[in-house]
Amino acid sequence: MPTPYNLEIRDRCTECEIRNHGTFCKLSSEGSAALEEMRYSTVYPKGSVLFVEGDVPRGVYIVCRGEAKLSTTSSDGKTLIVRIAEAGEVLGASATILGRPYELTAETLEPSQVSFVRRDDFLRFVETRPEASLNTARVLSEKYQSAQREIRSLGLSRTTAERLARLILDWCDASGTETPRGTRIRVLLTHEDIAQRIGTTRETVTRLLSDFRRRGVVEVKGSSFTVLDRGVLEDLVGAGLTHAAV
Amino acid sequence: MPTPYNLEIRDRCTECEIRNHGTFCKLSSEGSAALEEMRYSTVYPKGSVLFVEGDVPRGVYIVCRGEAKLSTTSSDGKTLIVRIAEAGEVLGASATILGRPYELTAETLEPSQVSFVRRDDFLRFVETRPEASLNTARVLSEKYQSAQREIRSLGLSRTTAERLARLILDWCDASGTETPRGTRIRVLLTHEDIAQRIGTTRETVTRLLSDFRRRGVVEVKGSSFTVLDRGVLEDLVGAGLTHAAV
DNA sequence: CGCTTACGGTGACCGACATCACCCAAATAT
DNA sequence: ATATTTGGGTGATGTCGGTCACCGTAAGCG
Repeated sequence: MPTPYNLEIRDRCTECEIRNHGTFCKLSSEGSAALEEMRYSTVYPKGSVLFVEGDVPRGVYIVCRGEAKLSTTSSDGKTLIVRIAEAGEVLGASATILGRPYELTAETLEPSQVSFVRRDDFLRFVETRPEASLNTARVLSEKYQSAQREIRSLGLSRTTAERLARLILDWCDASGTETPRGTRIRVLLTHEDIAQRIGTTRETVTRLLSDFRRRGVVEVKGSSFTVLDRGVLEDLVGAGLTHAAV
Repeated sequence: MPTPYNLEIRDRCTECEIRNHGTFCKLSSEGSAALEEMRYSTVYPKGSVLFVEGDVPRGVYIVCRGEAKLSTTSSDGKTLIVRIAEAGEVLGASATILGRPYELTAETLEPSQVSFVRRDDFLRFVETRPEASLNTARVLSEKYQSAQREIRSLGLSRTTAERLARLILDWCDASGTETPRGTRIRVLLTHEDIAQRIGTTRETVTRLLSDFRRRGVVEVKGSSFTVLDRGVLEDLVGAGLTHAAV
């Protein structure tokens, strides 16, 4: 059967493979069934906006498949991309729990399947099922720690080269595939996006990447980067701040 | 009876006034009793280090009274003060839940009473008491949102003047007292500390504060600031980024 | 009491980056 | 086909703020 956007749909929570590694969806079979009962699953095209920062929280969005860009914008139009959410992540949980506005904007980066759970359903789910509140606490712990790492990177790195190096290394660790020549990563973001991701300008990203290329550190072919000399990037990062804690 | 460090001790969780506004401690009477049972309450002098980033998580620390500085340090010695934790806050929760190293260092800023709960006790507490896991989820939501705001401030503000202005405004909102001439705040931090709080150098903080003084925006008398012209600070902040969401 | 240490104040210097301006190639629309 | 848009590449220029260097004052301590 043809599916929209060529995306294979995960239509049963109870049989979804995310259940085994997504922290939130790791529920008992009754829990999964209850979740399946109340969620609204939709396939969105690339570039769909799930929610906008400042919106009153309608509920949570669970990324079943695909990726979403989480960003925040200043009044003068500058945008900061805070994180790329992967399949299995729950978005808008803190806002939904506290009843405060979403603090970020979420937009799909590719065709994505997303489950929506209405706020009152979610709250009831979490309040009546201990496993759900525990999972929520775990999910939020992870989000908090990743935010903390972001703060470290933004606040302690001395140069933008360092932040770019860190970003590339993070991508390698998260989704790199090893090749004989080095680690290859697919980069869905434009230079503009990367700039917003590390809080700088497009021109600077272009120049830094050119520099990395010239020095034989990375090879760029379309949207595919190959990290040829990881050491240089690690030096850039390590000089300013330890990657793992001491 | 004389208490150490002139600090009145909150010795019963069940009768502690924090229970009414501290998000985590807001428990049923059985919950409070159980918490009181397993916590170790200690009064620390100023400058005590509760935990260090990178430590394996021993458990959580609840600030009953006082304040603690949360910071992170890069390998080259630069320090970023991430947040000042107030009474009622739970520290080290995400690390304890995930079993990952503490990502921050916590140090008391003044004589403080702190309750410690061992990791396995805390996990059991949270796993067996739905109200505890719910409160934990709420606490973590708050921490996450505040981290998010920090990221915004670090990543989107264009100048350090803007960050300093935002910091001062935050202090006014959190703990300012109104006077005929403006809002007065007590600043326990040195210029050096302030610099670390907004990711800049001591010299720059000194210069910026001089500038604010010259322009009649703030008045500095020892550790007491008086904000005479809030508008200027708001303009500095607002130019770069809206304080509240749209 | 001088001596040291911590904190604050300032000047000189300069390098990393934001900004502006323009060009080119490829993709997409008309 | 031509026009437009989108993403990438690069030079010139200005400036914010980090760095270094030094000084003054106040507090703590032998």
